[in-house]
This record gives sequence, C-alpha cells and structure tokens, in this order.
Amino acid sequence: MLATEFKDAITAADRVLVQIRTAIVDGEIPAGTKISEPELARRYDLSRAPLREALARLERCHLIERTPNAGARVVKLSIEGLRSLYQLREELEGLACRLAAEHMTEQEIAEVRALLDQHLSTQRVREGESYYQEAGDVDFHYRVILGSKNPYLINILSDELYFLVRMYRVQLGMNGPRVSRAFDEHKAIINAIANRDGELADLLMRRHIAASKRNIEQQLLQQGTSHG
Amino acid sequence: MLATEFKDAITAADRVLVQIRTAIVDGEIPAGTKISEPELARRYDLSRAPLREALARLERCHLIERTPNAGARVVKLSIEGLRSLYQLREELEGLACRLAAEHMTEQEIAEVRALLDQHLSTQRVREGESYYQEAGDVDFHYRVILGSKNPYLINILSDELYFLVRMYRVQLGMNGPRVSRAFDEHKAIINAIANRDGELADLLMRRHIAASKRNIEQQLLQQGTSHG
DNA sequence: TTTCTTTTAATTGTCGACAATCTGATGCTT
DNA sequence: AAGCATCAGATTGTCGACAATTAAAAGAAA
Repeated sequence: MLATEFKDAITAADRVLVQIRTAIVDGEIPAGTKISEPELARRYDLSRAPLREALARLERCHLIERTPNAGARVVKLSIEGLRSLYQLREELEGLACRLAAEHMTEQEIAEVRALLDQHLSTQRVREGESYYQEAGDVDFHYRVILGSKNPYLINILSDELYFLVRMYRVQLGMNGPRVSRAFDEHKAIINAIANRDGELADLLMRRHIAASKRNIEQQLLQQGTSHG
Repeated sequence: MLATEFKDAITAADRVLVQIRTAIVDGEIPAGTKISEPELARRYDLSRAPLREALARLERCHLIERTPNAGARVVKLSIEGLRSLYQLREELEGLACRLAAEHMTEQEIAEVRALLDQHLSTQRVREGESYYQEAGDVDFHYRVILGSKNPYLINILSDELYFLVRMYRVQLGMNGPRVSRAFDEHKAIINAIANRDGELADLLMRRHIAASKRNIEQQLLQQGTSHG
C-alpha cells in the first residue's frame, strides 16, 4: 500500500477498493473469476453504490474487465499481457529516471539511499521473506517515479499500472538469485541519478525491468507447459 | 468521437459521459468550473447514479479533479500541465510509432495513406475549417496508436490522455501555417512506418508533437500576459 | 439427439430518499 | 476590528427498491 494514497477523508468506497484490490493482487480472488456485485456487497457488508465506485477504479488499473450489462471478471495473466505491460513499463520508468535525474533534490536522493541501506540491513530481507523484498522494491521504484515530478506519469505508473505489475510478481513469484542482484541494480540507478546522468539511469532501469520480466516470463512458461 | 467507443449496449451513463466530456473539451463548461451533481443531473435529466459513473470516467481522463466530500472541478489549463502532458505524449506516441513500424499490416498502412490523401483533398480542409483539421489529425494519430497493438498503450493514449490533449488544442487553437505542415509531417511518419524504420518514425513523431506543443504554448503565454 | 424457441431466474443499470460531511454565514469573544 | 466557534444550508456518500437487460434452464420442433 502506498502511504499517501488517501489524505484524510476515507470513504466506504475507498476501504472496499483497497480490500478487493489486495484480494485480487494476492490471488485470493483467482484470475478469471466472475465478479458478482450482490455477492461482494454481502461479503464486504455494504451497498452496491460504493462497491460499483470501487469496481470502476479497479477497471481503471486493469485488474478487472467490465462489459456493459454483463458484469466484470478478474483479468487473466498471460504472456502477451505481461509483455505489453512491461514494454510500457520499461519506457515509462526509463522516462521517469531521466526526469528524476533532472528534478530530484539532493535530499530526496539521500532519502532513497538511506532507504536502500536500511532495507538491505533488515533481518527479514536477509532471511529472504518475499513480502519485505517486494515492499522494498515497490518503495524504491515509487520514489524514483515521484522524483520525475510529472503528475501524469506518476498517476499512470503508480495508480494504474503498478497493481497489475504487482499481481504478476506476487502470483508468479519473485524467487531466488534475483533478490540480491536487484539491490545492486537499485544502487546503480540511484547513483546515476545522483550524478545527474539521466541517460545512464534510463538504460539501467530498462535493463533492471527487463530482467524482472524475464524472470516472470519463465514462470509463466513453466506453468503453462506443465499444466496445459 | 472515436468510432469504436461503445460496441452495442449504450447506457445512460455512457451518453451523459460523451455529452459532458464534449462540453468540457469544447469549453462550453469553462475550465475551473465547480461541478454540481444535482445541477448536472437536472440539466441532463437523469439521476445521480449514472452521472457519478460518468464523473468517475472524466476523472480518469484528467478532465475533472475530485476531492472526497468536496466535489469536482473542471481542470484548469496551464503551461506546466501542458508541458507534463506533452512530455508524456511525445514519449508514448514515439513508442507507438516504433511498435507500429513493427506490427502494422500493409493494409493498415495503405488505409492510413488513403485517409491522408482523402483528407487533404477535402474541400473544408482546404478552406481551413478547424474542426475538420482537428478530426483528421486525431484520426491519423489514432490509427498509428492502434497500430502499436499494445492494449495498455492504446488505452492510455486514446482513452485517458487524448481528451485533455484535444481540450488544449480546441481551447487554445490550431491556427495558421501549422496546418499544411502537419500534413507533410503525417506523410513522412507513415512513410517511415511503411519502410519499417521505427527509429525514424519515432523521431519524426516526437518532432511533430513538439511543434504542436510550441504552438499551443505560445497561445497560452500570450493569453497569460495580456489578460494577467 | 440436436437445435431453436420460450420462459425464468439472476444480474446489472437506474432511481429517489436518507445520512454524513463540507462550505459559508452569523454571532460571540478577545 | 480580528479571530474563533457555532449554526444553517447545500452537497456528497450511501442505502434499498425497481426497471431493463442478459444468461441459463426448460420445452418444443426437426
């Protein structure tokens, strides 16, 4: 969960949005499931009005697909979907790096560095608990995205695309040797930003994301061949 | 209006969305206006439920800004907003060009060329009617975006960013000498795509968009200095 | 048995009313 | 007179019920 998501006035629609979104990202509501408004309204104990508001926002971040008069389904994860998503993500986070190299303040850069060091020294990360690795990674990318200072870019990446990215990562797994390497890559990126070398930061970020994609792609292929 | 926007089942929310969106883009509802749900419900003769659905989608394409419990306002046009928007648009339509050079079929390319020729020979365009110029331009960009075959990219550009782009263009004016030049630029871009030269198509599209931005930027500056 | 039609049940879309919250005006205190 | 608290009015958020549409089940015809 992003810290600054809701400023103060939290409405019922906001709450149920977070609940359902988490359930979908974590696979608690499986991919491809038909969404029933009456059922969800009962489950989360509210009326259909705020629920529909939440569903509209879930559609916005591509976690569900709605067709008029026919209802909504949770998206299915696929190779083509992953490729399209990461193609865009590479481009946009690359841009975010170039802009961050231009616009981030020294203090913001120092904060990201502190975050990385602090995270690396955390017991649970060293023990390989995937939740904390995931949280640390999301945090790093989020800071860089914010550093771009472009509100439309920030909105697309952190409000629309990121939950789907996390859905792929959570359900298809961040595993093994990529973990420690990712930290080195994060460090290299923030160094390039600190040197105001946007071009290099861009390049490194694209490679970082491409590596992550290959990792997930492999899982999807294995899963597809063994089960189907 | 994009042709394939709604397949068959048109709901009241869809209709009022189109109406309000057009009113905002055309400046009929001025920038910065406070949106009153009861008032709009009366004006368009429906209840607040479908109206709120429409407002949620307007927020999605950045035409209005909502704050919980406080209501919505039509977005204000500004230099910083224009720069952020076009910064993103350059990057994304550049990417769309690279992908289009890879994925567009020969027939799709031929259709775009026919479209350009047909448009150029249209009486009203030669007479400088801005609506038809705008429509032709939107059509060209839309085809290239679709040619990328990346559903997320298509969604962001044509469903989320484009209405705001059009709002800037409509309210701050496409004027004078840029018109005929834009046609040549379009031709050069589709030629590069036809030659499967994505890199060149990318470059040309970025320049094309940058030129358009400078045009609007100038209008905004003049307006800002003379009135303020 | 298969296919098409009809009917039925369930779901989505819409409505009007009520509750919670915010904005602005009024009056009080310092 | 300036600032703060209180209150009235209006607006947004939520609810339960009804209408319109769809998907599925049952039945009839080939």
